[in-house]
Amino acid sequence: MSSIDVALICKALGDSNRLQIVQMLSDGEKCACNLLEKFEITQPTLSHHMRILCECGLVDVRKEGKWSHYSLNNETLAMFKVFVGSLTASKEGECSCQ
Amino acid sequence: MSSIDVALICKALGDSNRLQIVQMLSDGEKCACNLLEKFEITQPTLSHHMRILCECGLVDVRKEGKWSHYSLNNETLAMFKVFVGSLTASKEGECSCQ
DNA sequence: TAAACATATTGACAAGTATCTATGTATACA
DNA sequence: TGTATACATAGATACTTGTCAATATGTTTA
Repeated sequence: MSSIDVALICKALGDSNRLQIVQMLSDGEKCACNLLEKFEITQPTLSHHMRILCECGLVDVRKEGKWSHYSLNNETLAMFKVFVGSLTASKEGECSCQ
Repeated sequence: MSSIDVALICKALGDSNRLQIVQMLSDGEKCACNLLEKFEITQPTLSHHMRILCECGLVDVRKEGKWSHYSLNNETLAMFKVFVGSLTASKEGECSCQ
């Protein structure tokens, strides 16, 4: 059980194409060709985005013959949810400026 | 109740300084001078980061005399949590590649 | 084996960004 | 009124990034 780099995950999700890819993968495993047809980007650009999503640990690849099947990594996603869930907008702790 | 731009929020959180700022604000409201002393950045750089955090809706400013007090915006944070919480790593929905 | 297909890598480039110094603005206080 | 303080803005710069065309790699099939 490895740790996660939250900033790296957020950076990966900070591109709207990649965010949409993650939303699509939330629906289930998809192969690159399925993803590609949903976006107006070239195949190398998609490959670049998938690499960034994989490198931050959010996405897994399952290679099967010619195809690469991508899916969300449950462990990373769970840890990311815990992090986001831990943030609170409490108004406590007034700063010491006077 | 305004909507949120998740990619914009993620992009804001994709910088490690800003991510740490948000974690500090999760502890409660802080003024800029309090934040500044925790980082090895100049005051204009902090101002730049706070602007980005405010523009994505994640952070609010409360101006009081000379001081700017920053805090997390509860509404944006809640919606962001809902979004992240909605992501799942289900293995369903095999793609149609054969 | 050769051609077709799916994906990755390389190299280039325009656009964006994190940072700084310098300066501006607004408030508080002597 | 003048000076100090807190923060914002402007401009410059080095670095990063999203994108593409071209090409490479690996797999399947005829």
